[in-house]
Amino acid sequence: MPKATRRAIPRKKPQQERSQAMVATLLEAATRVFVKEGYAKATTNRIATAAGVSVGSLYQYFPSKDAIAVELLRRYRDGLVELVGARLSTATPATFTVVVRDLIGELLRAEGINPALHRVLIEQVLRTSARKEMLGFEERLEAVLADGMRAAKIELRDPDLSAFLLVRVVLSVVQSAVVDRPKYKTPELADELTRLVVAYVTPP
Amino acid sequence: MPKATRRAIPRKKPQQERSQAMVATLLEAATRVFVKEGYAKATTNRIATAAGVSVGSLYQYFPSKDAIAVELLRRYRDGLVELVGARLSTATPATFTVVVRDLIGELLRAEGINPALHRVLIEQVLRTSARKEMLGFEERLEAVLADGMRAAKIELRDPDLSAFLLVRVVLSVVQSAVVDRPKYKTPELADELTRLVVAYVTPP
Amino acid sequence: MPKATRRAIPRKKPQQERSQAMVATLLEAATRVFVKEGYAKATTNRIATAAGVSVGSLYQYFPSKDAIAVELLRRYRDGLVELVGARLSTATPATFTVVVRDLIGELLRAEGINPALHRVLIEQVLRTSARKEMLGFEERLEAVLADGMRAAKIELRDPDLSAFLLVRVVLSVVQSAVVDRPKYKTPELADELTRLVVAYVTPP
Amino acid sequence: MPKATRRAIPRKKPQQERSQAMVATLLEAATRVFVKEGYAKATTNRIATAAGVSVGSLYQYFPSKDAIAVELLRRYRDGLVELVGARLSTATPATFTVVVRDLIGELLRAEGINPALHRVLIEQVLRTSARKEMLGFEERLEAVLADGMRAAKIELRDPDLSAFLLVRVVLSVVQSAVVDRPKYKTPELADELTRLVVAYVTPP
DNA sequence: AATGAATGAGTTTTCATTCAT
DNA sequence: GATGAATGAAAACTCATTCAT
Repeated sequence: MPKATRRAIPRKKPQQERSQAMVATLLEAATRVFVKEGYAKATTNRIATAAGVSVGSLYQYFPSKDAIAVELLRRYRDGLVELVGARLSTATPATFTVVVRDLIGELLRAEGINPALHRVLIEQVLRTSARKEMLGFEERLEAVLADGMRAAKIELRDPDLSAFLLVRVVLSVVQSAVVDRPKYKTPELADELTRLVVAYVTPP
Repeated sequence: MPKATRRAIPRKKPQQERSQAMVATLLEAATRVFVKEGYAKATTNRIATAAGVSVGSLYQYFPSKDAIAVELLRRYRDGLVELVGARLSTATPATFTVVVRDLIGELLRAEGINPALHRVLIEQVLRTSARKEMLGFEERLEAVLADGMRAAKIELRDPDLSAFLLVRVVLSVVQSAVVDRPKYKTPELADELTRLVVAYVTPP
Repeated sequence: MPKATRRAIPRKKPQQERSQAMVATLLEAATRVFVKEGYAKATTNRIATAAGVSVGSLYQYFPSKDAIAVELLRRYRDGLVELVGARLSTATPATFTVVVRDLIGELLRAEGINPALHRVLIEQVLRTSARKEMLGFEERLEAVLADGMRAAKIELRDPDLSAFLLVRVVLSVVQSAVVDRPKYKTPELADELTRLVVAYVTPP
Repeated sequence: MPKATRRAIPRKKPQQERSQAMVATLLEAATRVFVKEGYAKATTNRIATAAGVSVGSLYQYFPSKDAIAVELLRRYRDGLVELVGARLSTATPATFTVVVRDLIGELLRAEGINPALHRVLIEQVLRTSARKEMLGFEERLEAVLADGMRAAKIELRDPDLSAFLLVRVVLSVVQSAVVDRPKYKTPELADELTRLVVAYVTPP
């Protein structure tokens, strides 16, 4: 693991069909290897092999192992913000509970996002060049959430603090549920988590 | 990551004063380095240097890099279970809220308990050695929590599921607060988190 | 051959006996490998092996292959300037010719310097971070030479230009003689080169 | 330096117009890159890019990186022998000095003749392929020079040794002047170098 | 028991060369 | 012919671990 700092941003914007496919293949393989081996034990050669390509090709698209992590995280982050934004934007006072429940259900089913991957990577990337870029992520999520709650006429004494809390609460539970404990059935867990959220935001 | 790791359990139980001090020094240094660099980028030399000793000395007390992580995790786990158990065991229906608030406050101020560090380590260590040892940890915490709630006459439809939820909820918020966002003042955050917990466990 | 620029200056000032020996061993091995294989074909592993040590040790003392070349060149340069300075400082009008002859003889016998090595390295290092440091070398040689000629009461219309010329002339002939053509007997070549120099600096 | 080199002689004699142009373009680009980066750091991709073509095209005309160096060296060698031979063949005892001065001037201004480049390449190429081909080069130059001096009725005690000396002397000064020190004006340098040569070959 | 130089297997990374398009 | 993505052998470099002092 060389010491010298290297680029952690993608080497080039893939624009051709083939490139897109290559990047996708590599990211999928990297996801598998990162989740299976952990970041430290995942080697570029292993990732390339898992993707069925040569290391050289990997380096054609990513300048370093960290760059792969950064890209993966970027996609995760964007997917999550988009999903949460889309669902909450439809919330009204009347539908808030059901919207939250559906959103949580979707998150637990890991549709479009991969909490396991996220958990492996976040610590690495947080110490990386891409730190700053990533930093805005939770804020964006909180903003999206605060918007949704406002639209649903949820009244809170400190909406920002509550958004901060809720983002963590939901993500961590989703993460734990998906990664560590497949023992809890999704619907029950979604119900219970929804209950927790609703109890918090709707004073008795 | 050169050379495969061998033993991941401490080479010996240090009993002498000096040994104890050495181990403590090394663990503190390791904590700093792991948090600052991430597990993958933390080298044994860097840890030794941070502790002000030679690598050789490090290996006198820990048979491998992973063993350091394991020991750190072990202490974290034991400390946390003990703290939570001690506090909750005093809870009565009348004091539950205040006990929870105090516990959360303590966690937020805790020194030996560094969720950020342990999040990093768990990813690495859970995949290798010590997996088994660590595995029961969350269950123990949940059990301790469930006991506490039962003592406080908290009624829940699925106490286990609720314990699972609450453990995650509290730890993740504590972690985020400590690591990412020192912007929220501890007391306010503790209050709000307590409110969330209480709202969930005490139906209106 | 990695692209990223790395340090080309020695990683640390060797001060211990052992370190000194290690550095010396490595530089000698590097000299052999560079001369035998050429710069491009000389690998750090080959150099380490030739030195009878591990690659790791090589990198303990030199941060990169280029750094070895730079150090080698630095030593060559210093040795040469010192030798030329020492010899010429003794020159008087009466002894100039014999001093020059002796100096040339010494250079041809490669005592303390290694023109073959120099030839391999100069082109590489000239394109390196150490460029600037190395740049003063010829100037220093020229200055030393100009001093010597002045002491010997040599009269020239443009002493700087002549020093420039003479430095190149002598070094290139020495280099070619040592490296390419061991066919010319040293004494005859020294005589002839001396004749060339003397004919140039002492107008008829 | 990945992958061993194979052929080092041109894949084919380019006879079409287009091919000729392509070869010329590539050699010019290679010259620039070799001079700027050094042989070891010059990659085939960089050369191709500098030539404004793809790597594939490069390999259409040269079977290997070394083959480019060889071809460059071949052209250098042939051009130099031809130039020196042509100029010196016209020398008579009366015109020798002026012919030498003109030749030196031409070398200093020469474009296709780039001693700096060839110094880089010779180190690499002389150790690998083409060694044999290149070996006769200096001898040919020396022979051409000896012929010229004979025609000019220059009397020397060891004409071969003198030719050896003079070839090195002139080429090294030309090289240094072109590469390292653009500070010396061409005419003055040519004059002074001529003076050196003439002083040597024409005893007082 | 402490030290830190030495080791070398294991990584990351490069780049000459090929070949499908 | 031209292209440039893909290849993978080989290079550079790192770092967990050992062991002589």
